[in-house]
Amino acid sequence: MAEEKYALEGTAEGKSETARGARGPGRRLHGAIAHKLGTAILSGQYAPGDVLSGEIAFAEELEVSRSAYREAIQVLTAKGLVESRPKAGTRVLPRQRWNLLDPEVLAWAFAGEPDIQFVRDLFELRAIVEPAAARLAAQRRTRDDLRLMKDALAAMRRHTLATDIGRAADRDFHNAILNATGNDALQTLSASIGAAVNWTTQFKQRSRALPRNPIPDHVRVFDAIAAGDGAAAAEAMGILVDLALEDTASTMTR
Amino acid sequence: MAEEKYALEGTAEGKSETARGARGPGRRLHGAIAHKLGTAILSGQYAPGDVLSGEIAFAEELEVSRSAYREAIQVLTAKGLVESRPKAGTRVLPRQRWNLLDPEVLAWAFAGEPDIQFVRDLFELRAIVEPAAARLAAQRRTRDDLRLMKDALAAMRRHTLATDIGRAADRDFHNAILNATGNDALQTLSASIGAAVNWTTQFKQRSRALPRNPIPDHVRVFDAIAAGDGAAAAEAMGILVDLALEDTASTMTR
DNA sequence: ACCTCCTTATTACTCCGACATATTACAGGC
DNA sequence: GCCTGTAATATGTCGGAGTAATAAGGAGGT
Repeated sequence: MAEEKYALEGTAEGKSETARGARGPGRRLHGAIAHKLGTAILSGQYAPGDVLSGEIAFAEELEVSRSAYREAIQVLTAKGLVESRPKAGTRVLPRQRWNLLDPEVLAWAFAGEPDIQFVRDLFELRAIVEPAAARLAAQRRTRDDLRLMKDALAAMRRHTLATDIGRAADRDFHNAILNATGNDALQTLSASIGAAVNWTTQFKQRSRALPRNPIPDHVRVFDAIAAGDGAAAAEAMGILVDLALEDTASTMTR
Repeated sequence: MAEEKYALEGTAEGKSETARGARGPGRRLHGAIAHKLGTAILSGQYAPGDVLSGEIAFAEELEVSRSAYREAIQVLTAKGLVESRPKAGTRVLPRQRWNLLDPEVLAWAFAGEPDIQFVRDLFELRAIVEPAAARLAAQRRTRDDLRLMKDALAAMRRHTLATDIGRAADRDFHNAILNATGNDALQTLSASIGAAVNWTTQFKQRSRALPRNPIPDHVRVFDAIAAGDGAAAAEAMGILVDLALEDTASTMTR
């Protein structure tokens, strides 16, 4: 969970301290390169329009083969971060073409110092989507959905949000609601956002104490969904996410 | 715009009628393969859990090199469609792991017969996001934003939605609103959905006449945003998307 | 006789570097 | 100014060496 950064700079182990020297077993080389380049782009190290040094040059620079580099570029291309054309080189695309909601891109964005404005945008989007999801969940939830929510709530009572388990329980609760909507597109979207939001929660944990007891607010959402009251569910969820938004905003701007 | 399918089956031109025979100039080979596999997966031709035939086997089957095949797989992996592990082969992941909101995945989903339920999910998500976007736009729009919307509206008056130009104008109008929100995440999301929605509009065009004159509804949205009235803008946009949803639902279920 | 654990062997992905090709940017000539 | 030629660069191809994970088999214990 510590997600120690892919060591691509080589920590002098093995026979030749190449770029792939410090690579673990399950790690794929091109994945590591994609991660390195992705974070570099997301952090603004490469600006849109910038051209990455030539294929061979780059591969030599990183001390990996062209194949590995090429496959990494394919990944970035698939996510809309770069575009490479013969003779012109591989250029960073304008920010609007990036798939900002791709889980991996999101992870890259939060690998370094996350951009405050972007975090705010994300929370704003969440504040739009989740209440609507709660409304739909209230209308469509099955008995199984309710049971899952109840379990997650119980787990939340046992652990605070300061612990990994507690955060996982919170995620489970929200995921259960998403599931109850029966909308695949909604689930995909919120899964991405939820993960990102959890990253920031983790950040927050380091700097200050928890704002308030989150249980009662969650219970209100649950009760409304259980009762099938869409409007009440949306409103209760709105309070929940608004609190998170305010709290995060105040934490990050200081 | 006709988006003629990548001819990967070879139409007997050139010296050897291989898989890449009928490939145009700008087309990348691995892109064509990714498209072929992507549409096959999205259309349900491969079910989650299915394993794609081995690397060498598949490459021979398609008559392309293993490198090209591998790069295509990287693209699919980046979009969460498949996962490949040594010895186990390349498996199709469960649907929940797919990046359904990726523009390319969306395009693949609509390449064949789009799944009705998925289309409905998409419209539902749009009905959630766009009114909220209209509300934000009303609060934050600049003079430039308004001008862009006005231009798009004028273009809509000159062309119906039955034409490509008319649909482009409609897209421009919605994009101008998205831009006015100043929320990058929101823009990325709606750009994807908007494109997909336009695909279905095109489908619809073939089967039946237009439902009603869309101009007045759009003008109402514009006026509310120009007046800075968030609540009115959200409500007007809600009417707009609800109409589209109902219309599409009735068209597709028949 | 059955179950568990460990060892082994196959299998498929992973990575590599060299070669061949195609496309494009750039410059020079018409 | 438009056009064409050339050079630079990314793309596509190939075969092989390396590696990791699964699955099968055998040894030991119950």
